[in-house]
Amino acid sequence: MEDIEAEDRLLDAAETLFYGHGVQAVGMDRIRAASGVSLKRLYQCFASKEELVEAYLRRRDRRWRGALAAHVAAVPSAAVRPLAVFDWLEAWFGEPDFRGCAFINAFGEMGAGSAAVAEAARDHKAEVRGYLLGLVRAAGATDPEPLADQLALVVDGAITTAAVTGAPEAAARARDAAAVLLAAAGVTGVNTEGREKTRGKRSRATG
Amino acid sequence: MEDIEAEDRLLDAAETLFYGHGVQAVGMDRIRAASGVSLKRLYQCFASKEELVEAYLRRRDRRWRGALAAHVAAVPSAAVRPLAVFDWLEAWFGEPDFRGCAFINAFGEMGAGSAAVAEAARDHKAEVRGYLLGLVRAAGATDPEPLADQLALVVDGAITTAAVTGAPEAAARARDAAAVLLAAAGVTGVNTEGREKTRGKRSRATG
DNA sequence: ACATCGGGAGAACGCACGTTCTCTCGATGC
DNA sequence: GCATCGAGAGAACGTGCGTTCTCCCGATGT
Repeated sequence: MEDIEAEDRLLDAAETLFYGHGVQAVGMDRIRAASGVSLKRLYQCFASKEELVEAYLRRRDRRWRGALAAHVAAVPSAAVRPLAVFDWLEAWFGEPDFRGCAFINAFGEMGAGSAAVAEAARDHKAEVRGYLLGLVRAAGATDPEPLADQLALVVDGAITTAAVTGAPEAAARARDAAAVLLAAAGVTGVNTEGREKTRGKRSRATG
Repeated sequence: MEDIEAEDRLLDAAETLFYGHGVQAVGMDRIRAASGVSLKRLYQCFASKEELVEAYLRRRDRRWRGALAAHVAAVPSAAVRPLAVFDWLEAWFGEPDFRGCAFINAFGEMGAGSAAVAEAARDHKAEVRGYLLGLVRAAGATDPEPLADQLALVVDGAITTAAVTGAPEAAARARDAAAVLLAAAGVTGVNTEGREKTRGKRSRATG
């Protein structure tokens, strides 16, 4: 049963270090030092670095989507819920250790070399798109499938732009774009200016 | 004068290898082997790997934007020229060695560790946004600045989505979104359906 | 013909990686 | 009290990195 505590500590260290410095730039010994777990036990929990990387990405996917969904679910109106996604993004972008999308970063670093990483990134994107699809469907969009695709594009664009430029305001630009796309898809009850509707108490994002 | 030929050969090899496999995954010896330039000369041309990486990114920025601009300039109507960007993207996404945005990939891999790489990525994004701004301004958009931001987001989203999913159709979804955003910004002469207007002879993208 | 120089090939160096192995020590069973 | 076991600490191993150094050869000037 201590095994699962060791696993948690390892994944915590892996997430901080891999996300903060890149996968290839962080060695197994650094994860041992940060987690306090012996190297022997590390290799008992995860047979190789690639296995640890995959576990890190899978857990991060669950936590990231969970935090996003928790924030969005707190918005009462289904019509504005899709826009609340971008408020959560803005809070995330403002966190000091924000460094872009963990999945895009890992994929860019090793996509060609690691099938497990490529699949984790693909799965994450598919899950996010599915989540957005549910939101726009509940918001009453006509033809929700292409709208979900469009919002997913805008979300990814906002994340990468915010990462490279270091400017969290990319979220606001993305929100504006999303409002236009939603209105064009027949989602009513959303006026482009009425941002304060989804502002206010903002649960802390999980990075 | 052979020096500039050696430099070109080195940058060609660097671009193929760094873009295809990631920066950290490619060693200097592999670039020497692929370029046919001796290691001594390599270090005469570029004093360190970081210098070579930066030169690779700077040259790629010029070539990438040049190829995009050449394709877009061939479109007669200023109003549809912004949409032609996405046709060029679609052709690029379909190339067999497409692996996403070189700048986002390099930034995700080393952004925290290399100021030169981070700056090259930031500069590239700024240049692209400036180019889009010129396009939407010429297309007659009201308030072109935020529209340029929005289109830049959509472009980045399309690139990363196409890279991770491997589906070039992300460009078509992005084009649809861009058409909606352009129409909302008062650019006339663009109907969302009329895609064939910018299709047709399509100059080969440069990767 | 011969000294001089530049450049190519690749060995060498110091380091860090992922992974495995060894040694030691403290807890447990009888 | 003593044998047994599991686990922690970290040394060891093989490899590959970025970078520098050595050696050798062919071209050139006189």
